[in-house]
Parts: sequence; C-alpha cells; structure tokens
Amino acid sequence: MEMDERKKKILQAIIQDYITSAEPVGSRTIARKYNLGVSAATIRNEMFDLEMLGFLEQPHTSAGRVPSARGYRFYVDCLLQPTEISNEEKKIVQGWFQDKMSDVDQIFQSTAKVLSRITHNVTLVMASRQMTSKLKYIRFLPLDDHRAIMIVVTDTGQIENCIYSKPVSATLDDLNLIAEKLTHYLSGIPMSDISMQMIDKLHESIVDDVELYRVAFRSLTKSFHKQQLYKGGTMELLNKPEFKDVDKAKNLFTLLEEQDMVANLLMSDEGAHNKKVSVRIGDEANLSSINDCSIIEATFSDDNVVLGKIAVLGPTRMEYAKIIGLLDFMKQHLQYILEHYHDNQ
Amino acid sequence: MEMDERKKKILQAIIQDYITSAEPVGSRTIARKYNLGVSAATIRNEMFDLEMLGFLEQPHTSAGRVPSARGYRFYVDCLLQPTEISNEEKKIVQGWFQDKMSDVDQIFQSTAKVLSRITHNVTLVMASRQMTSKLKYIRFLPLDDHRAIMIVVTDTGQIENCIYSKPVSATLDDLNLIAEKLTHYLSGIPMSDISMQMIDKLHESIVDDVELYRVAFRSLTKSFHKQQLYKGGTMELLNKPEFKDVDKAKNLFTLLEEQDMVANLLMSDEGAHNKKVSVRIGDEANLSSINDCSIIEATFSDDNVVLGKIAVLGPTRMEYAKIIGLLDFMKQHLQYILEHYHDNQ
DNA sequence: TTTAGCACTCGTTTTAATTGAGTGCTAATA
DNA sequence: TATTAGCACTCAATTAAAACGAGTGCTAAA
Repeated sequence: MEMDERKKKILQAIIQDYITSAEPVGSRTIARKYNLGVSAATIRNEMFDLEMLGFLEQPHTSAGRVPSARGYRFYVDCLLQPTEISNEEKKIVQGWFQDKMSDVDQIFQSTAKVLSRITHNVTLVMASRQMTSKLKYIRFLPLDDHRAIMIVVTDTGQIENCIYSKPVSATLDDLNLIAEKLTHYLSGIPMSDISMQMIDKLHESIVDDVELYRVAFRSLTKSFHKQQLYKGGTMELLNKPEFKDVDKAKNLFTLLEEQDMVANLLMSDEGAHNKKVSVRIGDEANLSSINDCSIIEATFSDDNVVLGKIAVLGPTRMEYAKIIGLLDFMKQHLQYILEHYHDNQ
Repeated sequence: MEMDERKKKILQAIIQDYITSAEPVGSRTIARKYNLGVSAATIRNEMFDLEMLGFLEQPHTSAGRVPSARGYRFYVDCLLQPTEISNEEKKIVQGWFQDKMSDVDQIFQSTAKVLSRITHNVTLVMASRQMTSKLKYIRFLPLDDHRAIMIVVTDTGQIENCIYSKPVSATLDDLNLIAEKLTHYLSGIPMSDISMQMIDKLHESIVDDVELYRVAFRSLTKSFHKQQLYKGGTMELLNKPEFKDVDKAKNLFTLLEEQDMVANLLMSDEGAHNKKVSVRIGDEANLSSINDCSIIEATFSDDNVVLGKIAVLGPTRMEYAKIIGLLDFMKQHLQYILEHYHDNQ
C-alpha cells in the first residue's frame, strides 16, 4: 500500500484538526470541514488504510482516529510547510528585546519568555558560556596564602571568576606572569576552542612550572563549561488537556526541575546540526518520562561556532509548522542580537 | 463564651486530625480516636460552640468541621508546641550539607532542597548578597575606553564584578587609587552597612573627583543588593488534595515563577523580626493568590545582621508544629554553616 | 471505485436511587 | 446542671441504570 496524494491530504487534515481540537477526529468531521471532494465513507476507508500503515491510532472501536508518533513524523517530514512568522509577530518579538538588553543573561531570559508566550509551551534556552565569546585577558587577584582569584574577561564583556588553588610559594607576580603569557597565546580564541589539549602546543614556549598552567587551564575550561539553562512557560503545560491528569504533569515537572536532565536532553539530539530546525517526536528523545512529548529545537551559532540552543517542549500534539517557523526566525534574531550586542552596549 | 480547657483539647484534636486527613472531621471521629472521656454528643455541642467562636467552619450541613484561618491562628498561638527535630532528621540534614559546600550558592540551594524534602511543601530561601559578607577589597580591571571592570571581593570569598562607566580621561591607575582608598575605608564593613550616605562621611578625606567615588559606591551597592532566591519542592503542591484542582495550582505556580512577587512576599512580613519563627496564615500575607496558604518563615542572621530568610509555603492545612521546629533548627544550622564557611574552605 | 445506508460498538452524559457520615434536637440520666 | 443516648433529618458522594451519540465497518447499489 502506498501513500497516494489523497491519503496524504487526509492525513494532513486529520493531524491539523487534532492539533487544534485535541479530540479524536472522525471521518465525518474531515468530510465536512475540509472539502476533499469525497464522502465520509471514502475517508473512512482511507483512514483504515492509514491506520494499517501505522500513521493513525484508534483509542477505542467507536472513536475517531488520533495521529501516532509515526504519523506526526510523516507529517513533519513530508507534509508540513513551515509557517513564516507574521510581520506582526516579528514586531512583537523585536519589541520585546528592545529594552531588555542590559546583559546576556537577560537576553536569554527574554528569549525563553517570549517563546513560551507565543507557543504556549515549555521553552528551554541553553547557552554555554564557553561558546558565546572569545578570550580577552586573564588576571589574578589575591585571596589568601594558598588561593588566588582568577578573573577571565571575554570580548563580549562577560567576566568570570574562579578560585585558583596555588602552592604557597607562588606569588601573585608569578601568577600574573602566567596570566600574561596565557593571555598572549589565547586572546581572541573562542572559549569553546580552549581545551586542555592546547596546553601541549604551548608546552615548548613555557619554561616555568607547567603545573601552574595546567591548573589555570582547568579552571578556565571549567568555569566556562557551565551550561546556563533558562526556562519559560512551565505552567503552560497545565492548560493542555493531555496534562489535566495531574500525575502526568508531575513527571514532566519533576524532570524540568532537574537541570542536568534537561541539559542532557538538549545535548542528546544527534540530528540537530544537520538541519535548521530539528524535531524529535515521542520516544525519539529516548527519555521515558517524555514519551508523549515532542521537542522542537534550533541551534544558534556564530561563524559555525555553536552558541547554544533554543527548544520548545510540549505534547506530541503540537503546532509543528508554526513553531518550526518561529524557531527558525528566533534563532536568526538571537544570532543577530548576540552579534551586535557589543556595539549596542 | 470562653475557651475552657476542654474546648481547647477538642479544637486541637480537630486541627491535628484535619492536618493529616485533609477531610472534614466529625464528632464521632474525635470521640473514637482521641479519648477525651466524653461522648460524641458532647463533642458535637462543643463543636457548635467552636463554630460560633469562629474557629471552625462547616463546608455543608451534613459534613464534619474544618478549621478556619482563625482556628489555625489560635492553634499556632496557644495550643501548639513546636516539635523538636529528631536526632535522626538532624543527621540527615547535616549529612546533606557535608559534601555540598563548594560555594555559598550551593548551600542555599541545598537548604531549599532538603527543607522541601522533609516538609513536602514549597520552600523558599532568600539571601541578599549584601548581607552575607564583609568587604575585603576593591580592584579595577581594564575593559575599554569608557568602561572598566570593578571587582569586589568579600571575606567569605564572594566575588562580584560589575561594569564601571568612567570618563575617558580617567586612567586605570586613577581608578585603582580610588579602589585603594575605598578599600582602606570600607574593608571589614558588612556589605549591608555600605550605603550611599557613607560617602558623605568620607567626603573630607577625599581630595580628588568625588563623582568617581559616587559611581563606584553606586555600583557597589547595586551589585550586592541583588536578592538571590532559591526554590524547592514546587511540584510537591500537586500532591496536596487542595490543589488537585489544577486551576488553583496554576495561580500559585504563576506566582512562584515571578521572582519579584516572591521576594516581596518574603520581605513583607512585619512581625518576623520579633519572633524566632513567624507564621502567616491565609490572608495574613495580604496576597490574594495565596489566600488558602500559610507561610512559615525564619530569619537567619549573624550578629544581628540579617542574612536572609528561609520559608515554607503550603496550604493552610500544614504541620505547623513540625515545620516551626524544623525551621528553627535549620536557621541555626545555616547560621552555623555560614559562620564557619570561611574556615572550612 | 465511490458512496449511501444501516447495524453495531462503546465511551460519555444524564438521571435516579442508595448510601452513609454527620448534624441538631429532645428527652432521659447522673 | 451537665452529659448522653437516641432519633429524625440533611446532603455530598457513590452506585446503577438508561439514554445518547459520535464514529466505525460492512454491504449493496450506483
């Protein structure tokens, strides 16, 4: 059995209807609302076929059909056409950002908020600090005998500090000599590219105690490795009929409270880099507690350097077309903002 | 009509029963479970009186009685005896903190988590940075022509940085001279005591541009003014029968997502400072969206300097005795930890 | 191949009946 | 006078039965 044009049209109609109604949709509804030029009986027959193909499911004998995960997958891959975000919405988004630019943190916070407002779903924004900037310089400040403060400044105005454990013998001047050298070698390099391996390259140029460098490197990578996570619209879930059973919602809430879990979830999308916007449906995310959910995500970057991710998480019944379009726009807008962030300061 | 001994006993029994059962409690139940030496009929009469006094309410004619806000208030003020936290629980709490001390942030995070685990309610921890430490030194680092980075280090190892807008004419050396002077005058002073007014005191000793100092002060107070807020156990709410109606929960969730709202709520407790642990019941918190909730809170401090607050928020039906005892212990434990934080580093 | 028609299914809604926890009142009792 | 046993009454909650209706699958005719 093949997917002919008519089957596609019917599947599309069913999915679109179900996305807005959240109710199993029957042949009659399709025949009436979407005039496909065939009768309900014909549609009924086609629906039977679509069920055989695994695209539809029936909650019980005398109910309408509901799209299966596979059905959504087919819809996303072959049927759907991303909706261009409307000019009006564009303006809303842009307006939202206009006056909330006081720091990078707030940009991401706003991103999460505005996305959840528009999509009525949970929004996740993940930004790894290491990715968003290039090293400007490193400096040490005193703390006590065996520790110093290491300050790392990037070109985007991000300032990180961390405690640096040092041998008592090392003076602050010693450390700042190291800082100077490191700054010399590393300035202008994206934080994401700074890894422990680089120390080997530098090895020959270093005459003094390598261990001190090693510790500095470790602090450097560690402090910028932090994944910052922003959430929005968590309680939008409670408006969804699929979560009117509180226990189902509880699972998801519990998951969302675990930063690590969420971070892993976002990191685990293998197909993400190839596409503009990636969609994982149902168990494709490989996480049992969100089996009935989908994640739509986009990666934002600068010159091929991945800066972070924006994602929308909700029940599989989701406005894929709209959200995909929105994320695509948002990703570009975010990239634009981050790129021009320095100028606008 | 007066509250005699028997009425008190009956009220206490009803409240305790309701706290665990969440069901309206009837005269029969009281007579059977708590042997007060009188019959159900007598209790019935007393309950009628208690209702007249405003301590009890009846959901409908043929239901048992439920404590009113006023009933809880009387219970908290006159009847309840704070439960000493058990040794076992003490150990759990202490164990929890043992290995999670890597920074102040994590201490508060853990506090929120462990409290919510024990109380099965929402826990809020508010710590104002300004309050938790004394100034150690100030230093400036370069950023660009019209801005510098101001680094503030406190004795507890907290490091704050902020952007300092400077006249182009001011060199980094100029600024660091200022930093030195400020450090000289302010080191050892609790961050909470540093206010814009102090600049007047310093006025006479300052010969150079006062405006530069003023800006530094402003940055200083601003960056340490941030109220950090930690939450725990949000979704414990969903387990409470009073929130099985999702819409009620939604209100509260929405509130909890608004940092400012929550901060204000915690700040608005006027009676808090007088008591060890303060309780606000129902509308005593003056916030309509939590009319059916109570807040139990304790202030933790060091040498009379307020450091922050820990609070438990939940439905008015709450284990007051236990939570009050717990918060009292936790507050002391937290004070202890913060006091010894520096040594253990 | 399409479709009208019809019997059948099964969750949902409606209605009615039953149950039972709890009360208030009264009259007897200590 | 305070207490209590007893009883009629109330009313939400539970259970049972009935009616409904959206939707299907199948068949036979177009």
